Amino acid sequence: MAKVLTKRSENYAQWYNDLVLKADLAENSSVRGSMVIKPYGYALWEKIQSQLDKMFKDTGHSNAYFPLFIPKSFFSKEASHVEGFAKECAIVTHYRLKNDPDGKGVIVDKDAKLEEELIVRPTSETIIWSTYKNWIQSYRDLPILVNQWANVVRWEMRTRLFLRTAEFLWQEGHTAHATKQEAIDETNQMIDVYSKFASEWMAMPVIIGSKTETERFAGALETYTIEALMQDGKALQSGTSHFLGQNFAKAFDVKFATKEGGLDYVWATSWGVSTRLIGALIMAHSDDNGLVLPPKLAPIQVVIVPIYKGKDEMETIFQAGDKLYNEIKAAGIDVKFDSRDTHKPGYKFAEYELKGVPVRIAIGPRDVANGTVEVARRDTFEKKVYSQEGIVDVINSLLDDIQKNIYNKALKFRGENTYKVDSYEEFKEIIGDKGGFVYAHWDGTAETELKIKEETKATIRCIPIDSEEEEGFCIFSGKPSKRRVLFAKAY
RNA sequence: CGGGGUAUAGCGUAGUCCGGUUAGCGCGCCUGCUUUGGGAGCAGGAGGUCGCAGGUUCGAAUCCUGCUACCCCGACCA
Repeated sequence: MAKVLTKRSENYAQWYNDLVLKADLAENSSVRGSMVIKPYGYALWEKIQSQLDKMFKDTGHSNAYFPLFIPKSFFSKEASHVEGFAKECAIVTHYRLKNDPDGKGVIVDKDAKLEEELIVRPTSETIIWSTYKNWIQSYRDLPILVNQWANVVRWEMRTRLFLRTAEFLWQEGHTAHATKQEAIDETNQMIDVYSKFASEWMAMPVIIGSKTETERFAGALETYTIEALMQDGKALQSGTSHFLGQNFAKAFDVKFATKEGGLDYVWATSWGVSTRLIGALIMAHSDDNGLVLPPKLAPIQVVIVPIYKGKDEMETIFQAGDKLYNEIKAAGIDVKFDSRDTHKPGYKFAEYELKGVPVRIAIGPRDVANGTVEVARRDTFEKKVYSQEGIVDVINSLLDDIQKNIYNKALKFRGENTYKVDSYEEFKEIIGDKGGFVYAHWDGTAETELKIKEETKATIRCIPIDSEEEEGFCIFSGKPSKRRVLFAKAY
C-alpha cells in the first residue's frame, strides 16, 4: 500500500495534519487561520450536530439565533469576561468601501466609520443577556432554555485544523433560572449530556470535572469540563458547561419579580461544544492507515465496492450490488455503492480506509456465483465472507461491535496512560517522557498551579467530580491536600 | 509580538552558492489501448507572470533593495 500519511510514531502533529487533508475533512483557506470544512468533514459535523440537537431538545431546550456582531460597549459590562476575551477579538470599524482614487482596487471609506465599533462574537453571553433583559420580568418567564448553533471568531495566534482556528462552528446554550440550585442543576445536566455524547456516540471516554480558578471561563463561578486523552498523551478539553451565577444578570441588570413578591437577579448557565470535537474524534481513534470513525457518527457507515472485469461482468455485479445497497439502505444504514468505473477496487479500498468507513463490502464474480460477499471492518482490518442472505443483521451487529470495540480500545489506552503520583520527581518524569493523565495532590493555590505549568507545561485539566477524598500532600509544596486533581499537557 | 525558515505547474520538489540554450523530475490531470479480488501498465498530451515591485546586467528563477504571504519554535487559547 502506498504510504500517504506520516506515521504517528514519526511525527504525531504531521500525522494529524496529513490525515485531515487526505481524508478530505478540511483544508486551510486563503484566510489566515480559517479553514474550509469540506463536504466529508461537514457531513461528520452534521451527524454530531443532529445527535446533540436531539439531546438538547430532549432536555427541554429550543434553538434560536442571535447576531454575529456585538456592540463594543456590551463587552465592557462584565469585567472578567472582557479580560478573558479582549485579546482575541475581531472588530468591525467601518461599513463601506470605495474605489482607490490612486489606482486599482478598493479601500476602506474613512467617512464610513461606525459610531460604535462592533465585535465579531467570540461567544454570545453579552448580546444574549442584553436581550434576556427584555424577555424576563417575572418568575413566570423563567426558565429560559435556549441554544444556538453558530460560528464564532477568536483571533488565535497559532491555529490548527479543527483544534484551534480563528473562526469555528459551535453550539452555545444559554439558560436563565429563578434559583441558584436550578442553574447548578442545569450546568450539571449539560456536562452529563456532553459526557454521554462523547462516550456513547464518539466512543471516546472522558473525565468530568470542574476547572480551577485559573482555567475557568471568563465570567463563570464554576466551569465543568470533559477531558479526553489523545493518543499522543495530551489532553483535549472537549466540552464545557458553566455556572455563571448572577454575574451576567447583574452586568445587564436582569431582575425578575419572585413568587414571594421580591425582586432578584436571574441565575445563568452557558455550555458549548465546537468543531473541535472532530479533532478529538480523529486523535482518539485513528491509525497510520487513516481515520477510524465510530459507526454512530460515520457519514458513510457501509461502502459497497464492486469488483469486475469488462462490461458484461460489470452489469451482473452492479445488479447484485444494487440489490445489496437497497436492502441495507432500507434498514436505515448510511450505505454507499461506489459505482465509479474510473478507479480500481484496490484504490477504493485504500481510499475508504483513509476516510474511516467502518464497514466495507466487496462483491465480485466469485461472490455472485456463491451468493456471498466479503465484509471487512476498519477497526481491526478483519475480513470475512458472509452469505448475502441475512447480511443486514450481520452488518448491524458488526456496526455495534465496532462502536464498542473502539470505545474499549480508547478506554484501555487511557487506563494504560493514567498514573497516580506522589512525588514531583515522578510527576516530571511521566509528564516529560510519555505524557498521559496524572492524578496528584495539589495544595489548591494558583501559585503552585502556575509554577508547575511553567516547569513542566502540564496544567490541571480538572478536579474530577468523582474523585474520592484522600489525605495527601501537594506534590509541589508539600502542603496538605484532601483530593487528587488531574494533570496533563493539553491542546 | 520575539526567534528561525521557505516561496519554482493542482501537489511535492531540482536548479539559486558560481547569472548564459526551450526551467528539469515525481505524483496528479487529459487522450487511447490493455487492465480490474489491495493504491494498474504502456504510449501520447496539456499545464509555469520562477511570491510581488523595483534595480544591476548584453542577458536574472539565480545578484541587490523593498514589500507580501506562508511554515516551524515561543508567549495566548474551545
